[in-house]
Amino acid sequence: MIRDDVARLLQKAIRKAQKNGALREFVIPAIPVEWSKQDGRGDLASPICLQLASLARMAPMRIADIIVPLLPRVDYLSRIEVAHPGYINLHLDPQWLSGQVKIILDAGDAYGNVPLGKQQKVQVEFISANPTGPLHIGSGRNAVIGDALANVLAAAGYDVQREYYVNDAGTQMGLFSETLYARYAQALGRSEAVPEDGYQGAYMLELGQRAAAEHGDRFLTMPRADALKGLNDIGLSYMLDSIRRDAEFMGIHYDRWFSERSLYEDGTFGYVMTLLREGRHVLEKDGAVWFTAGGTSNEKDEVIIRSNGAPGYFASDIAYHYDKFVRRGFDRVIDVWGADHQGHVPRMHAMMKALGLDAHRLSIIIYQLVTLKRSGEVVRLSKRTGDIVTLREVLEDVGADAVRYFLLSRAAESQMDFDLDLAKEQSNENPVYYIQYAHARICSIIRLAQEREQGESHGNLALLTHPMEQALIRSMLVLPEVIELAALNLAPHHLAAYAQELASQFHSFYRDCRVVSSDAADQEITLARLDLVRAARAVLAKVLHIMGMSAPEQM
RNA sequence: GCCCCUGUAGCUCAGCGGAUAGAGCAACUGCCUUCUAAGCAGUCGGCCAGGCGUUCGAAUCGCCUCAGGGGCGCCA
Repeated sequence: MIRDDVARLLQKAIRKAQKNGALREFVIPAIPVEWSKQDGRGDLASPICLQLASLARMAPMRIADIIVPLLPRVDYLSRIEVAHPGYINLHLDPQWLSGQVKIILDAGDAYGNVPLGKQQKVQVEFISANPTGPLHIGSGRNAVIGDALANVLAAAGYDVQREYYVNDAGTQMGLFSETLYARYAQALGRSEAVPEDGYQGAYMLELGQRAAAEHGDRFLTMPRADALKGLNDIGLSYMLDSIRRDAEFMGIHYDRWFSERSLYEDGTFGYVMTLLREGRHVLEKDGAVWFTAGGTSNEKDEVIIRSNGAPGYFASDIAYHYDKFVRRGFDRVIDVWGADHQGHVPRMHAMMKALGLDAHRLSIIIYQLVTLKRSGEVVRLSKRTGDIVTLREVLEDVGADAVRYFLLSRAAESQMDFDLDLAKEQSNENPVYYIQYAHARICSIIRLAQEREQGESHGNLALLTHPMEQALIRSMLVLPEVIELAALNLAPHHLAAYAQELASQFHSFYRDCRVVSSDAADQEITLARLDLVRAARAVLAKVLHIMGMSAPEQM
């Protein structure tokens, strides 16, 4: 990455200055190098001398004047200057810059990848909504954050696995089956009440009718407990199908759907309980079994097994993460959770320590809730009351690409409003289309060139000296930095901003630079620009794909 | 009461220690006989919630206040 190269260069120069006594000895801090935001300040800039002033006990301008002459000569820099009050501004060599087009083209789809993860095994677990109702917009946010992050990490050199944790055990699932039983019985003409705290949504009526249509009345002629068990499995498969379809609608494919129930059936939970007992991390109190970080009771203790004998969700989580880290050997695990689970995070890290695992290997991304609005008015969501706008409805209304872009473009920790009417209204004036349009335009250029049988050979890239050409290449060089930034901070929203920026550079270039020319005198530049545009297409497609969006060839 | 997240342009949000704070939408001006005008160029719009601190330098870090959201279940 060019920024890192420049930072290394500066570091060398500082060290050299220290060695020859021009600067006093001090530990050199990390060297910041940024892309210049303003014209006339070069391409890259570093404020390092401002930072060194106190360490070197010298004015920033003087430090800069010492360092700059000591910078090794490199092919990628054409000019370096010092600017008040001590910035070092660096100009990239135009020939080097245009030569990057070939590097991008040669790298192809791998361009932008970064060797950060060193093929470490990382699991991203996301959505994992209770299979007791359809997905809503919040799950949508979870989905795009998780999926895009998985893509980012793959591009950053991790060996990534995507997983959905199916909460098919526990109280909520029990209520779900009870509700389904009631709706099923009702569908067959028997009056049966939905439990008080059951699921009131209309979708449960449909599930009941569907179960009745597909399985007849056989569950009414068996003991209730058996019927509940049978209907539980049927309801679960209906809901998982629905969730899987929604995910696929957004282009999300899981490597594994992990059953919570399996942790109890295969003995994992029992084994982990033994470990916790041996490690003195459990305590019996009030007829329940509690997790306690140090073995003695305090008010932050958490129930593992309830006094009625049933394990709680935390019990499953411990066993589940034991399975992830110890059994399956993931180096890192990333869980994506809504803000309503935020209080659970400290316990998870305490659990990691109790299992003897490094808590840093578990990252939990907490995203703030999405407020769904309809022409400015808040739409409250609750699976329980059934007042729900499903993710599916939103996807069908607004389109998967737009939903993905919108939900992805904001940082996880910022709350966001999703106005259905606005999203639909804007869907023609959307950044989504702006970015995809850039890609489609490029494809159109390339199609034209093919029709005219131009651009089969490569051009002379040295001709790419127009400011817009250079600016476009500069933007393309940022991709690896963005991937690294997003991977390091587990913050895929940076991709959205980058995609917008890159598309903008392309559109400006498009206005100023004609690519396919029929004038014989333009043949050389046409070939070079076709290379440029092909590189831009690859970069644009790469970002779009990492974000999980399509890169249309025409619009 | 305690804990977490957030307060940046009319709206939705980027920026999160560096030089004149950005984008989209909204409003207004221009630009299609040439590769898609779902585009481009420009104008308008900001005491970066408020206060105090740290720093050569703060939208960015710390503390306090105010405002919004979330949490503080033997639910997940």
